[in-house]
Amino acid sequence: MGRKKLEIKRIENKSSRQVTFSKRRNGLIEKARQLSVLCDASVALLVVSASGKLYSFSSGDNLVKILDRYGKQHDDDLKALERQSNPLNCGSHHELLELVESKLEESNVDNVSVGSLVQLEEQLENALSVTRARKTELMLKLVENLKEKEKLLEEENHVLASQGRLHHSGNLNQDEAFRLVEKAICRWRRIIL
Amino acid sequence: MGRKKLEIKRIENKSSRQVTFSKRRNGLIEKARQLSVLCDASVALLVVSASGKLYSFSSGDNLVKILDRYGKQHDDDLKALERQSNPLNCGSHHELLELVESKLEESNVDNVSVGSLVQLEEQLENALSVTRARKTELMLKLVENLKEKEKLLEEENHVLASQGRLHHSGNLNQDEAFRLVEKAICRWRRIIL
DNA sequence: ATCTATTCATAATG
DNA sequence: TCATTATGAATAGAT
Repeated sequence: MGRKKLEIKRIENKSSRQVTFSKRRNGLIEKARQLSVLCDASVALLVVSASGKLYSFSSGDNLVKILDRYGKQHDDDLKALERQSNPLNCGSHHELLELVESKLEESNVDNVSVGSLVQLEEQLENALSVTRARKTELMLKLVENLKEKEKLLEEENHVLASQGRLHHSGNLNQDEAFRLVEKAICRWRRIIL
Repeated sequence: MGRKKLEIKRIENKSSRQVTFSKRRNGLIEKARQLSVLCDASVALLVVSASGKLYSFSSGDNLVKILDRYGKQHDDDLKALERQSNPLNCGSHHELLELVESKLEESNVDNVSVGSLVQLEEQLENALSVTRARKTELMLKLVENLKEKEKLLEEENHVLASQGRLHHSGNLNQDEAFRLVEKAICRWRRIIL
């Protein structure tokens, strides 16, 4: 739909590539909007330019809003955040990501075998499943830990409550009460320290 | 671009809406592909029909990387949100599993197209991500709940401890102590009931 | 699914 | 970036 038929392959001229990007991006977003309105569908569209700028459309406003917010920020900030939240295992992660990048570059140059990409896919899936398992493991540990804390707190409450009662009734002497409290404290230490 | 100009508003006729959806969806996906190729951009497109079926395009791993950076969590959650926003085949777990079984049988008989298996793969991955997101969501809720319980138990402990202390020192009268205990019990009820 | 009359999107150009 | 316009593409409606 222009003065000439355009082959669908990377536009080599940089400025016309940019112009085409801008036009087609707008067109695509408009089409996405129309589809969502006409057909009552949920549509989410993310476009990241070669220079890294993020453009998006989402019919529900739920979908891309979050990504948009993050996308407006600079890469460095994001990387810093990542490092903060993820100070562990960075070495192997970076290694893996670098491998991925190089493989993908190779595949753009189209001189890489399907086999090596299959291998890469397997490695990535492996990394993903390890990450996922680790996440689940940590969450389960957290839950267990919290449940144990809860149990101990309840025990401590019982001790304190009976202490209170026994001060009134005098059925328990002070030494026994102290022993109960000490026991509770010992258990707490196992959790806290 | 048809026999008549079409207003951009929900098409009321159900069957023509469906036809239009199919045509425009394909067009949109093709346009997305073209943009990614022509301009060397990362493009991700998610379309969910009113009936809940998911169609998608993604130009490649660059985008996945970016989604990773901005939070794999969001990615999964967003898909879940999409599904929630559509009254979809949620109760169709059995349906999906039956489909899987039949497809796998077919593939043994070797009369099934690659395309239909690709579609099946997509449906399975979608189901997986929904399940995973749901799992994470539930675990996070559980953790929150446990943390709140913990806080309340600690509060109660404080109350009980001060009760105990004050029985000794006599700085607090019995009415005041009862009020503190009642307050704690009220808070507990809000959580437990 | 297929066919066309139309409208739309956009490549080239200024 | 913005406007124009010739032309190729997409698609609404019909079959």
